[in-house]
Amino acid sequence: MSTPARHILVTSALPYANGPIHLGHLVEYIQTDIWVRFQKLRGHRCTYVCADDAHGTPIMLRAQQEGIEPAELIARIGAEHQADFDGFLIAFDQYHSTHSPENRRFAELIYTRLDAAGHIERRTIRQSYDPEREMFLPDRFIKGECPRCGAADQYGDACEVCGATYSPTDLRNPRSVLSGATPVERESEHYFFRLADFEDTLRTWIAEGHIQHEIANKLAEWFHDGLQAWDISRDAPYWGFEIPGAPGKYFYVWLDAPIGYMASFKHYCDRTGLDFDAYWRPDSSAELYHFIGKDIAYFHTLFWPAMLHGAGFRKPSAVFCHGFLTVNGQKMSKSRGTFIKARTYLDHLRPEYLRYYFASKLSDRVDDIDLSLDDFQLRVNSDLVGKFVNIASRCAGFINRQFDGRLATALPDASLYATFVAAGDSIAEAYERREFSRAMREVMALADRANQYVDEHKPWVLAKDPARSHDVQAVCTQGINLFRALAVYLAPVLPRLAADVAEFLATPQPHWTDLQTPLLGHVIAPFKPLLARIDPAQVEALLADSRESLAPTAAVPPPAAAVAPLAPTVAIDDFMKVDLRIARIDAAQAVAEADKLLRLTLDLGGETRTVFAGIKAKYTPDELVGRLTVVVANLAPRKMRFGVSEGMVLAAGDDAGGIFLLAPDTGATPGMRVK
RNA sequence: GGCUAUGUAGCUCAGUCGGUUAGAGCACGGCACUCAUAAUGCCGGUGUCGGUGGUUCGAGUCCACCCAUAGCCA
Repeated sequence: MSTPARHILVTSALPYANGPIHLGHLVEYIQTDIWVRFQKLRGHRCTYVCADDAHGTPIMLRAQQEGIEPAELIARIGAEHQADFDGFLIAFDQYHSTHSPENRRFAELIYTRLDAAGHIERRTIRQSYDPEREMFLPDRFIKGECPRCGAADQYGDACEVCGATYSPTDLRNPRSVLSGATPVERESEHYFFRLADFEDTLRTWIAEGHIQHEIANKLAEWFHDGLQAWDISRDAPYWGFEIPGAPGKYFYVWLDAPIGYMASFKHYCDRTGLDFDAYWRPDSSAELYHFIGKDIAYFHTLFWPAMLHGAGFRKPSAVFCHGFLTVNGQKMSKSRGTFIKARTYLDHLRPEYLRYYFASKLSDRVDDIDLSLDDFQLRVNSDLVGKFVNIASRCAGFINRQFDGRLATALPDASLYATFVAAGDSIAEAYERREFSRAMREVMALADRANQYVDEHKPWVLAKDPARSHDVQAVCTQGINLFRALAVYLAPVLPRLAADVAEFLATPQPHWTDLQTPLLGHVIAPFKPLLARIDPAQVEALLADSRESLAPTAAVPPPAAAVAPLAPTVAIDDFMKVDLRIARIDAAQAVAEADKLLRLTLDLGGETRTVFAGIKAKYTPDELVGRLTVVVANLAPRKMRFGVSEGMVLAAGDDAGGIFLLAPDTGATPGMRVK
């Protein structure tokens, strides 16, 4: 490549350290990883950093709930995140944490510089306070009735029924989600970042084209409304970094989160000797790109560049926004089994299937993308196995069997090969612009062309004539070289497959520019299947598993819908009278004479029970067999027309209908007591 | 509610500056082939371009309104 190597720093948004990675997150990490791998394949100096976002109230509360220190919680979640990313072949150069010495240093540095320059103001505000838990309450931790439409059970920031936005103090009959207590108003001094000081800087930066036009439109609206100062402090108790010179005041998690990009990169520089300042000083010629979801555009296109500018650092070269993931055309849903965790996916399917599918749908735009599971199977099987891998598979046999694995010394159709090499420019341009779907379309069009070539020259016919043996070798050599080019073009998307191809070709992994020279007179390894087709049963199992892996969601505030009034308070002794046990459903059959009943045979850990359950409307016998659920084990047996019911299985539901059978978290076994 | 987007074949998506008869892949039907993981090749039908109205010689494309979906409103 004649162009000089670029110096590029790339980030993905930091996942929050209180929950697992799911397929929605992976759109971004896969998109970023493909782009980074592409840049590296082209010979540029590209560094990819990320970190866990490890501060804030939700993490503090969750740790309390689990009875552990926040540091312990974020260490555990951080390790899980990294294992998931590894599983999906996301190759960070550095994965760090916002709860790190580097991040504390940069957060303090940026803050003190902004403060010294007069961009921080202090103002006393009134805020809701939970008198029982003795802490200020974030908006999402207060619920009450909407001041406009009166809808019950709305969060403190907006009404999900009528869409009104307001402050928590406007709510009628507010209560703390944490304690149930009625919040009181309290005064507190808060620190604000004066965003409006940077309006001109931001307007100029946006006009320079660093962000997508859809986001620029959105920003225009925000400018129109006027830039308000941003509240960057939170009062103790808070899990985060204390603000220098302000005891009891902490940086709001969203202040130190993007700074985590710098912290992670700093850690990398300290480890490898790369020059941090060369990337971050205002006149840096290095490129800096942030990949984010459209929901956090606000933070990355206003606050973040303003903070950087005000603190004497460079601004991002670009912020790349992507849309959200839907599954089968709808929001991911736990009850439909489409809320799929990264780990659950990896238990059933190869990561590269999903990487390819996402690549085939991603563009440079902010549109949402849909994971249609039927389309996913058809497309991956057809494109990757039927078209791409097939080229190698159909040529390799001849080369291995008839020529001891040796390729011919010349290409019979050098101009076709040249076409494939030339197409690399257009494919590279598509990758560079994040038009991955276009890149995939172009690669697959070439794959069609390669299959046509083999079909036109019919090596299986030539092979019957010993005099034309040389032609068989030539045609298959051509085919394998076409395949090799496609493998390079797909390498950013399918890194493990690309490594397997290199092994098959018995060469080091080629770079983009290595394609100028075809592989000739070279001995390749015997062909082994490179990629299996997706079996529909695997997808079925994935969905079933996702349905089962419903974790208890005690930490999550209750849903917004109005709920029936609670029953009178009971003492713990009352509760303990009910003996709840884990049971496995060994058999299930519909009771023909009853509209609602299923006859279940339950294993309670050595003991077998027959229980009639009124869940026929919602569950078929087949989908129940093998499931774990919860049963009232000491309920008095009840004689029914169809037999004796020896217990009761537990399900959630309300007047509106719907039956949701309870399931324990993974690890529970039949007979365990629920308490 | 306001705003920003999106809506094109059964499915997933292209469609540049308004320009002839609206495209691709998959799925589907027929034929051929049997090297290849039942893969591949050739041929083929497929559309109220979300709706209504407007601008224009000409609208999938521009404008207005409406419907649906997603997000944002610190």
